[in-house]
This record gives sequence, C-alpha cells and structure tokens, in this order.
Amino acid sequence: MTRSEENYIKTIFHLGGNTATLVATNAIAEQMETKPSSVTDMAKKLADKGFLNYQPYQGVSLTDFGIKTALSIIRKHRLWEVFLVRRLDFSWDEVHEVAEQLEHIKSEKLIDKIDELLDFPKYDPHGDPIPTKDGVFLERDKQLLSELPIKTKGVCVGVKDTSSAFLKFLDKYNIALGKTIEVLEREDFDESLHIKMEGKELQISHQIASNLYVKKND
Amino acid sequence: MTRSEENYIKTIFHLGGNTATLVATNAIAEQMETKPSSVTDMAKKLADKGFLNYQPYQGVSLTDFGIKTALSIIRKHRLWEVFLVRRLDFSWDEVHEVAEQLEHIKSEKLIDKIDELLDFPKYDPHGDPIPTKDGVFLERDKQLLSELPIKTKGVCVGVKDTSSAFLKFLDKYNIALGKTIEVLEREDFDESLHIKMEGKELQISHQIASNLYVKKND
DNA sequence: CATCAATTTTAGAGTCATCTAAAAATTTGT
DNA sequence: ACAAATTTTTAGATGACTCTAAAATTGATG
Repeated sequence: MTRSEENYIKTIFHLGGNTATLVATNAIAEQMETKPSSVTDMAKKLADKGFLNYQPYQGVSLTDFGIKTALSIIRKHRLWEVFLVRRLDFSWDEVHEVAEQLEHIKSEKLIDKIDELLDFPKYDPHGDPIPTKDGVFLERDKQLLSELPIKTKGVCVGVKDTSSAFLKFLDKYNIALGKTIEVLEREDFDESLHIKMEGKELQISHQIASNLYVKKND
Repeated sequence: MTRSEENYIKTIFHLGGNTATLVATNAIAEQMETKPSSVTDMAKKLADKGFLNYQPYQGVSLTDFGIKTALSIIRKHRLWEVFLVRRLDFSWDEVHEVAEQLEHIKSEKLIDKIDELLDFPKYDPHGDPIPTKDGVFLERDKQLLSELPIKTKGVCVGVKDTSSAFLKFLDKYNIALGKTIEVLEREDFDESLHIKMEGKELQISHQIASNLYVKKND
C-alpha cells in the first residue's frame, strides 16, 4: 500500500463509504484537493486491488477489506493524536498534520505498543472513537449542541469541525471536552445560544453550537 | 526534501562525506542497493539544491548545508531508536527499520518533544552519538575490542555492525552496552579472544571482537 | 423526450525516481 | 604510455501519481 492509496481509502471511508453508499468521484476529488480525473485513475487501481467496488459514472464503495484497511489507518491516526497530546504536550489543534504523517508508518508492533502505552484509549483528542486492533469501531452516543433542547444539560464529547481555527476559538473560551454545558435560551433570530458552563454564562453563535457534540445528561 | 533525497544525503554522510572526502558514485549505489546511474541523477539534483558538490567522474562531497541536513536526519533516526527501546520496549535489533521510517516525519516540534521526553539522550541504543538540535555531534572515545591490549579492561560502548543477526548474537551471550570486558588472551592463529565479563570467561571470534566498541579503562 | 448542464472518464502529457544498455572517462597493469 | 578493466555518465524507457483538455455519460428541465 502506498501512502497515496491509503489517503484515498481513508477519505472514501470518511465520506460515508463505510456503508454500501456510493461515493462520487467529485466528492473525493474535492475532499482531497485533487482533480476528478486523478480520482478515476486511483479508483480503478484500488478496485483492482480489492479495496473498493468501482461503478463507472456512479461512484465507489469500500469492500469489507477496504473498510478494514480504512479502520486500521484511522486507528493509527487517532492513537498518534492521543500520544501527541498526552505524552508530548501538543495541543488538540496541532496534532492533525503530524498524525497525517505518522499514520503511514508501517509497523504493527509500533502502533500496538503505542496503544498499550496510552492504556488503550477509546477516543482521540477531538472525541472521535478509536477503532480497536480487530476493527471494532463504535460511534459514541452524541448530538450537536445546537440540537440540545432548552433547559437541558450535556457533556461536551466532541467537535465536528476539527480545524485549528475552531479549536483555538474553543480554547479561548475555555470550552473543552468533558465540560458540562446547559442551554439556557435560544435566539430565534440568529439561532445563537445562551449557555452556562462552570457557573459562567456566555453566548455562542449557531456556527459554534453546530460544531460541538454533547452527550445529553439523562 | 523528498524521502529519497534524505536517504541519499544520509548515506553520503555515513560514507565519510562529513569531511571534504569525495564519495564515489559506486559506493553510494552499493550502500543504497540501487544503480550507479540513479546515483548520478540524484547527485546532480542534490548539487543543484545546494546539498553537495558534485564533480563528474570524481564523486560527491556534502556542503555545510548538506552536513547540517544529514545531522538533522541522523538525529531524528537515533532519537526515535531511543524512544522505541526505552518507552516501547523494542529490543535493539528491532528498531532500525521503524526508525528508518520515522526519521522522515516532518515536524521540528515533534522531534524536540521526543528529545525532551527522553531527557536529551546522548547515545542511541547501539552506542552511536545523537547530534544536538544545533548540529553538535561528538564521536565518542572508543576502540574496537579486537584492538584492546591483553590484560586490559574496557566498557562496552557500541557496535559497529548493527545487523539484527549480530545484535541477537550479543543478546544470546549477554553482551550488552555498559558491561565491562577484560581481554585475557588472544589466539594468534585465528585472532579469537578469551575474555572475562561479569566473572564469567568466554571465547569470542575475531568477527565478533572487531564489531564491538569498548572504552578503555584508565 | 430532446436538450443542456453537470459529472465523469479518456487521452495525452509532465514529474519523480528508478532502470537497462551503450558511450565516455578514468584508472590499472604491464 | 597504452591497452584493458573499471567506473561513471548519458540516453531512452518504465511505473506511480498527477494534471489539462476533450469526449462521453448521466440526469434534470422545459
């Protein structure tokens, strides 16, 4: 597997290819900042190698083997992110780029040892679940803060937008995973929210609320 | 810098290119298991980029910039080796391959943090010195065990051959860095040595003795 | 249902790193 | 010092990945 092939498979997985859904050539090209013609070429190659089903003009979907491969890459990426944050004091907005490189290191022993060193973490620094060695991958029970009803509380468990800009914004306002947020009021006009967090009240835009995942308190 | 360029620079350095010595095309090709014609192509490219001086038919030598670059790659390689052994329980015969991959990860912050995590080690698991962040690189005072006079003692400080086979052999006979070895007798016939280590006597071939570095006790 | 717009594929070309085979330069041995 | 052997370079080709431009297909609309 080349680095390029791994990146395609990962992208296709992220675009919903874990189900039998067909992912469009254009969507892949856009996500990877490449051209649709390059995607077509690679789609044929990856189909030949058994990673995906390619239906000309329709799109691609990952095979079981392709899904297994994608999960192994995602596992590596997320474990490295945890390592960077927990052992090397990287902040959550700095880890993505480096993990993009580290995820391509070929050594099963290495990643298993990293997993062990970190005591088998279940989630990465952005709250995304880490597939296990044997490909078990459970999405966490969560919803967008923007969809939390008024007067309810939730624990912050993840971010949808993982851009450095968004993460730095959250840092600035002390919003972090694990913190409890209560929705006090929703403005109909701009969908902004009044929230309460650690005793303090603040107002956040819909843009922010619709990129923060919370787990509703029961 | 591509991965391939980095590998060429590292190899040229190892072949003695840290001085103004000219390194032959053939030597590089042999070391890298590639063809001399490929080396010529790359030599031109690296010369264009300022990493080395290329004299057609004579060989190449690293520029100051090239040496600086080589030291940075070697630094990364050796720090990762220390990390693998000390933090992930790799044995010293397993680290090379993985470090060959990790040394190409591009992130200054990453390697500086790894350095810090390991408390700024001076030597890698094979006893080779680790260049500092600003390129200081001191060869240790050492000599081959095969050149140690009779009846003298030395501390094992490094290996010349870093092949997995040799390292496993040393493990088998409990020979490890830090141990003190006394040369009792040298057989003229085959240059094998009678040595004493931790109270036990054993006999080792010239092949072994000429691949083990010791620091003579004063 | 014919046409148009959008998407996708094909064809042809470029870059990077490599190779083989042949030519050129250097070194060696007598 | 000259021929032979060795080393190195050049020339031309290949494979992986990407691109642009043109052709083909799809599916949406009047």
